[in-house]
Amino acid sequence: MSNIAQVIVNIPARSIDKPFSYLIPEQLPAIDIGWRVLVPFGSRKVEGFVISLEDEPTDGLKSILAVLDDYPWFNDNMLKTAEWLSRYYLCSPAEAMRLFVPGLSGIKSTKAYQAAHAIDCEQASILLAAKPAEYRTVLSYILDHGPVSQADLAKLPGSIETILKFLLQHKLIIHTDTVLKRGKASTIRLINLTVSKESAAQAEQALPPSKSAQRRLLHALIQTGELSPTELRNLHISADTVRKLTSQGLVASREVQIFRNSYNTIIHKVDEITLTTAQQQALQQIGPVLKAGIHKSFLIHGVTGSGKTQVYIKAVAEARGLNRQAIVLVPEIALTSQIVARFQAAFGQDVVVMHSKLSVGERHDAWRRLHSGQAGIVIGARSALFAPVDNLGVIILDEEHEFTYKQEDSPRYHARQVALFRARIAGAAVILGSATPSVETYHQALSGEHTLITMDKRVDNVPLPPVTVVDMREELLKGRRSVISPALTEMLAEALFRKEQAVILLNRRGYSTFVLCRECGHVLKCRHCDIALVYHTPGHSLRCHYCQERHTVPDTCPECGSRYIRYFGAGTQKVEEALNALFPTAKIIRMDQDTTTKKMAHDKILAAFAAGTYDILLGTQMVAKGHDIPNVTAVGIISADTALNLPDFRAAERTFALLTQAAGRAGRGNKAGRVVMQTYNPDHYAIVNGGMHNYQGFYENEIIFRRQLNYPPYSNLIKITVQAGDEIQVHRNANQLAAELSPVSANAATTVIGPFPASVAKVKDIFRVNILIKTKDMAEVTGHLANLNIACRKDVIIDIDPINVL
DNA sequence: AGCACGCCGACT
DNA sequence: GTCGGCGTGCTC
Repeated sequence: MSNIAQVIVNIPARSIDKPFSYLIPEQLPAIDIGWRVLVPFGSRKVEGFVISLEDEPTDGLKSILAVLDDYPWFNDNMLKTAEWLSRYYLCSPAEAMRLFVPGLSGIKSTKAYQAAHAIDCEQASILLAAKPAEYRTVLSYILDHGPVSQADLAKLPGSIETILKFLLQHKLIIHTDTVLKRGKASTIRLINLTVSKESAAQAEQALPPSKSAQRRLLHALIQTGELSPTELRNLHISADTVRKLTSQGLVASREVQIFRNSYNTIIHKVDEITLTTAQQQALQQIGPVLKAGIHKSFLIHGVTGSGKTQVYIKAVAEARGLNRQAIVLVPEIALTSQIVARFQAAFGQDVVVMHSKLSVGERHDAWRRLHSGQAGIVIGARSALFAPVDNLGVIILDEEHEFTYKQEDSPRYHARQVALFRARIAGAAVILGSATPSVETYHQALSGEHTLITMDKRVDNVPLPPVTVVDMREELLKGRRSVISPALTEMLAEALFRKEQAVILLNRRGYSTFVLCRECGHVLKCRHCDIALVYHTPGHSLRCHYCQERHTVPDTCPECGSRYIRYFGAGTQKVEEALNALFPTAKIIRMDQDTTTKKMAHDKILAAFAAGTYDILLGTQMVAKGHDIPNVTAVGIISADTALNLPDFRAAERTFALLTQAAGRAGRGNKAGRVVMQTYNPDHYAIVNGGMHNYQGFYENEIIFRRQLNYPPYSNLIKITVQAGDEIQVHRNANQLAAELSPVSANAATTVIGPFPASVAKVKDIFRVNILIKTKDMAEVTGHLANLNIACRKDVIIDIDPINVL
């Protein structure tokens, strides 16, 4: 019989990357693979995950202390996914497994201090005689009060840490460790009748009028059958009243688990929508795969407004009909409330929404609803991938090209990759959807890895809006220096005249993008980061967009002392000012990071705009996503090339996607839309094709460039970043690391580039140097990297399939 | 991550 | 001589 468990301890240290063996005590026979347990680890008690069982007897093993749940937390699919994740992304097994545990650790440990059992008071006074009085105060406090927490002791004078350490060392006190389970389920008591309604009515009659509360309670119970604590409160019935009737044997209560639900969106009624031919054709391909229960992936390339969401809903309905579960991923829950609302309208309580703003308790509830099968659909950002679904039928990635699908801290996974893996081992379908698929995904679809489904018409054949490209170089030659060109002004004026709405995109927040001394050319930079400061109008301050520090605007240039300091470049605040000057009566709302800091502020701004409270919505890329407002007929893009000039191989892809998404906001209802795009690079293929809604044209240009420079999809990338607080040190460390990588570059399929300073060489006083690996043999390189043991180094970040090479 | 063990400077 | 600084190294 297996009585030894291999346990991954949940400790966020990358150096602990192996399982530890523990004895399974006889009184805990249920322990099996996938269970969460409490184990002794060093001098502490920590949460652990059982990953396998063994029966080889080994000496010196500690025993598992307890189980944390009454069911296995991980199923086979989840364990395999975690194992793959840790191997592919070079993270520790604990890091990978923690993704599946909402709210980080499932346990909370509280330390308490109490007097040692065999305390010798005489010896104690001798020991403490030489010590300051505080030592004696602390000891007598502990003697008087029994077990006390450190928080309590902290109120006492003196440096408590040192005193406690001394007392522990001399065995005058001991400390205990109480481990509590977190995320307890919430329950409420429902009050009901224990007798028939008739006898209850008789009892009510029999009560004297003075006992009005009891009469009211009986009356209400006869009416409704069962009452919740909230309803009792509304009826002004106290717990005492309930107790009285309980003792008379008339009422009783039962405890039921409740689920916290902060996502109280108004659920709109479902209109039965007639599917378009394209939607039907898409479902004809997906349906049989779901029925057969085999893994297959689809790429739905559908123009903005082609009705992809309806296909997702029907596919999920199909999976649910087969009693299989669904995971629906959206790039950012705050920007995609419309799709969430549509799923809730279609599936009601079968949908669980997971997002980062959920509290630990809400997260647990969501988890339990899925795990217990009370809900079968989870919709959320990338973390929803790790939901406990038993019988996975389909995973949907809406807007699959979005970079938010890549997690930017360890484990640096890409949701698309994980989705494909999880679905493959579960025999489930994956549906990737986008109007502008990532170059990698589209390339895979063309080579047959995904089934390509094209939806190139908008629902009801609404035409895509015509795009006017304004060459800002020519504007400048004509002496027009305003950030808003005449073409854009004219379009806005017309839309406002017709009482239609406009969306304006400018991918830069703040007022001006840099501050320059016209005397010596000095650009004001952040003290802690190697980046230009941005001028913000509110508070008349300079802000660093990397470390958020505010600097005051200097009167004179810190380099040459000149007073000739000027602001250059335009941010959203400056455009807002310009729009106010051009259209004084128009109501303008700005949406960027500065105006959306509050919880759900996106939603509120978008809702107000959709309701017609504002005429113009101005903002950064968040205005280009998700919403579908019929009255928006004009879209203006202030500077189409903001992202184009970044030194990154995905700059063109990013630009094309943003332009296409933004342009797609116009004319989604029955009114024709228009787009004006201002640019300094009107001939660039990302902008030319963005203006023509021509994905194919863009792709054909881009793929040539990718092939020439051996970038993805023709290779896989690994970015290694070395960090240090000292500039010389960081280069020394990076060069040394590059030398260690020589066995990696020995393979002809692999090239190592760098070290070279990161595009922003210093952030928050930390210098960063990158090494880039391009390879056609990912497994070999990651194998080497694992052997070199650099993944656990604190000053090194390994990013597998990085989203940028900056 | 914690916590122990361990080897060198400033004090009663 | 002791206290205590935080540099390695281990945790079944």
